[in-house]
Parts: sequence; C-alpha cells; structure tokens
Amino acid sequence: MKLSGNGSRVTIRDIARESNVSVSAVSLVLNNAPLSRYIPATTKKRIQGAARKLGYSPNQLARALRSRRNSTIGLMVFDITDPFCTPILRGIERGLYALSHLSILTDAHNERKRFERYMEMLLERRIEGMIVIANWLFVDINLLADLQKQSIPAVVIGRELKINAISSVMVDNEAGGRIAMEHLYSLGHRKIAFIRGPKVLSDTGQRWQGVKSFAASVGLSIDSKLVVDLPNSFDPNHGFETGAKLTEELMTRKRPFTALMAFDDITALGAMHALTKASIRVPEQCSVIGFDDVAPAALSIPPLTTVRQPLEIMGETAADIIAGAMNAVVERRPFQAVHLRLLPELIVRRSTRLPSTK
Amino acid sequence: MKLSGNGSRVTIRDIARESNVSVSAVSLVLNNAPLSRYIPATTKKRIQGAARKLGYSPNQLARALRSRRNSTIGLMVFDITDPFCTPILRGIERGLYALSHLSILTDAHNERKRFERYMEMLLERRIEGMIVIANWLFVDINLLADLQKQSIPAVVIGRELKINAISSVMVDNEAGGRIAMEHLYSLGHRKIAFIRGPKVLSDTGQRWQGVKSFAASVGLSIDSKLVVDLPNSFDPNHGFETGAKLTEELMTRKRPFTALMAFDDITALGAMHALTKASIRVPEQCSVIGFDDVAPAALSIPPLTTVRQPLEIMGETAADIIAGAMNAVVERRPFQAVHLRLLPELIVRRSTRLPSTK
DNA sequence: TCCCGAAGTTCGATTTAAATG
DNA sequence: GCATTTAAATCGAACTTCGGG
Repeated sequence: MKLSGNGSRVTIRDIARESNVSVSAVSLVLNNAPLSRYIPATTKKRIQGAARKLGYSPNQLARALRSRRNSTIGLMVFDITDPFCTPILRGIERGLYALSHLSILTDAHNERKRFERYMEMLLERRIEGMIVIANWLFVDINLLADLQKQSIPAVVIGRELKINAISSVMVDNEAGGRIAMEHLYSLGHRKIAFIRGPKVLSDTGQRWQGVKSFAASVGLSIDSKLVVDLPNSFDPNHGFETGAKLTEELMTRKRPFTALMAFDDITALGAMHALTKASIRVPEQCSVIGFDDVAPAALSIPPLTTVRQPLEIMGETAADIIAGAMNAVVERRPFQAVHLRLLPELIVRRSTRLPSTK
Repeated sequence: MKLSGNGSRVTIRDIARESNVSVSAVSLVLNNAPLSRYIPATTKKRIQGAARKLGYSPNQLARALRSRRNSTIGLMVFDITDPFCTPILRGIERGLYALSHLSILTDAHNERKRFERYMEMLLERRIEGMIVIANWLFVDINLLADLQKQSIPAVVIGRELKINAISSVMVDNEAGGRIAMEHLYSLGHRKIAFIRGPKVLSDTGQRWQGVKSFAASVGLSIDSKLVVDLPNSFDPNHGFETGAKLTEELMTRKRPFTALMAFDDITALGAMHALTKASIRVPEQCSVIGFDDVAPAALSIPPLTTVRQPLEIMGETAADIIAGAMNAVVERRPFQAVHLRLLPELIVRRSTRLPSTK
C-alpha cells in the first residue's frame, strides 16, 4: 500500500490482481457501465474495496486517449489583469464545476503570436471545447477558425463574430446606453458630456446608439462639443489616465456640463479624478456614470453609479452552452450555435444626483 | 488533406505512410531525438514536410501517457475574485509560457470540500506540479500531503507551511510593517491608528512585529486605544465595509490620530470612505496607508499610498521553482524545497502627507 | 562494427467479440 | 437489454530491440 516515492501508480491491473478478476471487470464496475449490471454485488464490493484500499486514482490521460473525451476545455483571456475578467472567470468556474469539467487557462496578452501559440497547445491537448473572453480585443478573431475545422465547439464572451458557427454571450450594449442616459435625464441633467469608447470596438457604436435613441425619444439634442472618444490605439491598462486626460480636455472647451457618461468604469474613475483635481465636486457639481460595474467601481469615493454587465452570469451561461455543445459532439448530433444578449442593470451609487440648481 | 469533420486526426502513422518511412522514424525526427542524428537530412525534410502538409498536431495525451510528462501544472486559488490573485496569475502565466507549460485553474472558494474535489481531479490528470495561491486561507493546508506522497512538487504563494517539503514564496511581512511605519513617522506622524488583520492569519502578527520594532527603535509608544483588529470571522469580500465600520469605531474613541495604517488596501479604502463621510479630509486631516498595492489602490481618490507586494514576481518565481522541481523529479534528482521571502516596496501616492500643524 | 530504419512493446484505460460453466 | 466473464484489440506516441546493408 505504500507508494514507492518515484511516482508509480496503482492501475486497474493491480486492482484486478488484488480482487481476482479481469481488468475488464474492474473497468466495467468502476465505471458503472451497463455491462456491469449482472456482475454479482459481492464481486463489485470486492473490486471497489480493493480500489479504495490501494488508493486507486484513474489515469485520465489514458482514459481520454481511448474514449476521446477528456472533460477539459480551453479558456482564452485577452488580459487577465483586466478586472472585467475576474467575475466572468468565476462564473465559468462555477458552471464547469457542476459538470465536473476542468479548464486550462491561457492569456493572450492581446498579442496575436501568443494567441496562436496557446491555441496550438490547447489543440494538442485535445480540449473538448473553448471559451474566449474578449475583453479588449483587437486581434483578428478568425483565428478561431481552426476550432471549427476540428469541430470543437466555442463560445465568445463579450463580442459577436461574423462566423455564425461560434456561439456568443454578451451584454445588450444598446440597452445599456439607453439605461444610463435615462438615469441622467430623469435626474434632470440636460448638459451631458460623453467619453465614448474606441471606434474600432463594436460596443462603442452600440452603446452610442442607445444614447442617441433615448435622447431622440425625449427631444434632447446632444452637443457634439461635449463628446470625445478614446483613441483606437487605446491601451486598456491606462484607462484611468486616459479618462482623466480626456476629461481635462472637455473642461477646456468651456461648455458647461452637469454630468459625464464614460465608456467604462475605469475611464469614469479617471474622469472623477480629473474633476476632483479641478475642484469640481462629484456628484454635487458634476455627476459621473460608468459602465461594467467592475470591482473598483464600488470602492471609489464616492462609489460609482454604473451600468452593470451580468459578468458572472455571462460566464456561467457560456459554460452551459459549451457543455451542451460538447455533448452534442460526442453524440454526433448537430449543434446550433446560439447568440445571447443579456440585459444590463443600472446600479445607482453615490456619483450621480440631481444637478445643482445654481 | 481535408479533415473529416468528426474530429478524426492525423497521426504519426499517417505521416509515415505519406513519407514512406516507419512510424519510429517519424517520431524520432519530429522530436529531434538523439537517435535521429543519423537520419539523412532529405528524409527529415520529407517527414517534416508531410507533417506540415497533413496538418499534424501531436496528441499530447498519448505522449504524456507514454513519457509520463505532460507539462501541465495545477493552479489552486482560494478566491479568484480577490484582486490580490490577478497579478500573481499573470506572473505565473508569464513564467509558465516561457517554459511551454500549461496550467489548469481551480478555485476552492475557500471551501474545504471544493479544495479536496479539485485536488482529486488534478491528481487524476497527472499534473506534474502544483501552485497554490493562499490569499485568505483558513483551510487546513495539510490537504497538500497527497502531493508529497506522489512526489509532485508544490509551491505555496503567500503563506509558509509547517511541511518543510513544500516550497513557499511570500512577502517579508515584517519588513512591510516596518516600511509603512517608517514612512508615516518620517512624515511627522506620532498619533497613529491601526487596523490590524485577523489574528488567525500569520501575516497579521508578522506585520505588527515590524510596526512594533520600528516604533521601539525610535522610542515611539503605541496607544492601544488606537488599535483595532479585523475579526477572525472576517469575510474578505466585505473588507471595504468592515474597514469603514472599524474606522468609525476608532473615531468614537475620541483619541485624535493623524494617520491610519490598514491591514490591506481594501480595508484602507473602506477607512478612507468612513473618514470622508465624517468630513475628515484625506490626506489633509488624516493620512491613510494600505498594504498589497492591488489594482484599486491606484484608482482611488486620492490614490492610495501603500506597501507593494511584488505579486507578479512572486508568481513568476513560483513558476520557476516548480519547473526546477519538475525537472528534478524526471531526472530522479532530489529536490530541496525553498522558502523565499521577497522584499516589499513603499509606493507613495496621495493619501499620505505631513500632519496638519493645526 | 557501424549506420539506418523496421518491427514490436509499452503507457493505462475502454470496449468489442468471443469463451465460459 | 440476456447469462457471465474475460481475452484481445485499440487509442497515439515513445522507446527498445533487432536485422539488413
């Protein structure tokens, strides 16, 4: 029963010897396979007892080689440093755990080369499915084409692809823009400044669409002098500084505004920083609203009002989709990719209030 | 060359047939094994060409089964939601990538059952090594004993174990406490309040030791009325609220203080929140210093002065240690566990300044 | 004896097909 | 989905052995 320290392991052969049956019988019993139905209960007990006694741990590598299932999925993140990822990862983990699947985590650092290398490694390990978290993604995601060829199901979180065969889960950006705008408007704000996202991101256009549609519905006109954009060359790790800088620029334009809507929370925090530095108090003199509801949003002073993406649920949903698709693959059923848009939720904290009447 | 969509793959056998050699030759050439030395360059080219042409992707499951190496390590986190983890994960990833290793990510949610289940799954996949990120760890970590028995090397980040056989990488907490104290003292602060960590955490005692030793060295006495502790039942997800509450309690004691040292950044942010709410301006009327330098620390208003743990480096170091130990295992060399204590660094931002002379 | 490459065994499990009382 | 059990082939690659120039 002592294991020789060099890593040698107990195999079903050992169990077979110990319990005086064949390896096949052991395999059948331990897997509770249909064929084990008629093996006497006493024999089963004996086999299971031997397995426990010897401290048997099934070698999933061997099992996977034979059965072509390894219950492992690949996880690709584009920057794990982004607080946007964490809740999603938590959601995925929760979903996968329930299904007894494990995931290999890779981080592309937003570099194409790294993405490709990791993809290759994951494929060599014969992952059964793939989840991609597309936070800040400038990489050509057609790189996922390899997956299709091998009929490995995939889900992208946070972005929708042209390739219809790949499922996607994302927030309804247009609704989010509308909700944020509605909140500011109903508080009484009419002069609103905007820091939009980089043009290359589709989220940017979608959220702006929501803003515009709400504005139109209430007859509010948007002052184009109060709109600035994050540059396409934007480095998400500098969202704070960039948000601050753009806010300063907005202030130099000498167009008064009582509220500011930022593309995301980090940008919003940068904006709050710049406003505070310019002795403009938030929210008394200027309201600020963000987007995402990442962790730091709740910790700022004042806590940030924002539009929450249901990140954890998005992750869990992706896990469920992948699991379903994986089952379809092994059962040789066709699987229809799904494209989900989840509704965002307004989280009112302390960074917004009615405009000062002064 | 077209792959039949059902997931069938190219094997070395196919390559052998395509290039008119034996499978052994293919294996030797593709792995650049010593024995391939004498195979003519033209044959090599032919084999490699065939591999590329057929889109060969080596099956790492089969390879691992045979060679007993799968270049995969297990990663156990106790709560991925904690911003403390992210930079460490980045560091680990960076280290592992350089070595072409992959990692399976698991999250114990601070639950013993989950920890055990994941451990079992990782063992079944025959991981070659294990890294544990022990942020907020109340679980009995002796659960790692299984690893030893199987001679799987392990590293714990953020905590030192009694089991000497398991390596550890952590910050020098005592130095951290000293540095923070020295910073406040040299600014001129003499009345300093403290929010210490939970008593069960060894970090708490170590940091406090640093604080006391510095205080003694300059002849400063610490007012015990200005010291409060995070409860042992502390839920790390409520650090912000708890920090705020304890700060309010400190203020009710009517003992003036010009600076506050918190156990970690999140607690410090909570403290700043409470101070601001009580109309005490930070840093003008009260300085605040944190510990860790997690991401939100740089985003607060004012940005938080803190003692930085070299998190990313800790992760990268752990990866290197594990890789070294893994090599030792396959080469049947003995491996001596290492216990590293890395130096923290003072990061001065805007939440500390000299005390008001009023 | 040396060089090259073929053939066969092994890793640990699953699964089919066939032998058994 | 009728009776039980087991030998043998298989998954894909690595490695040992051996025979032919």
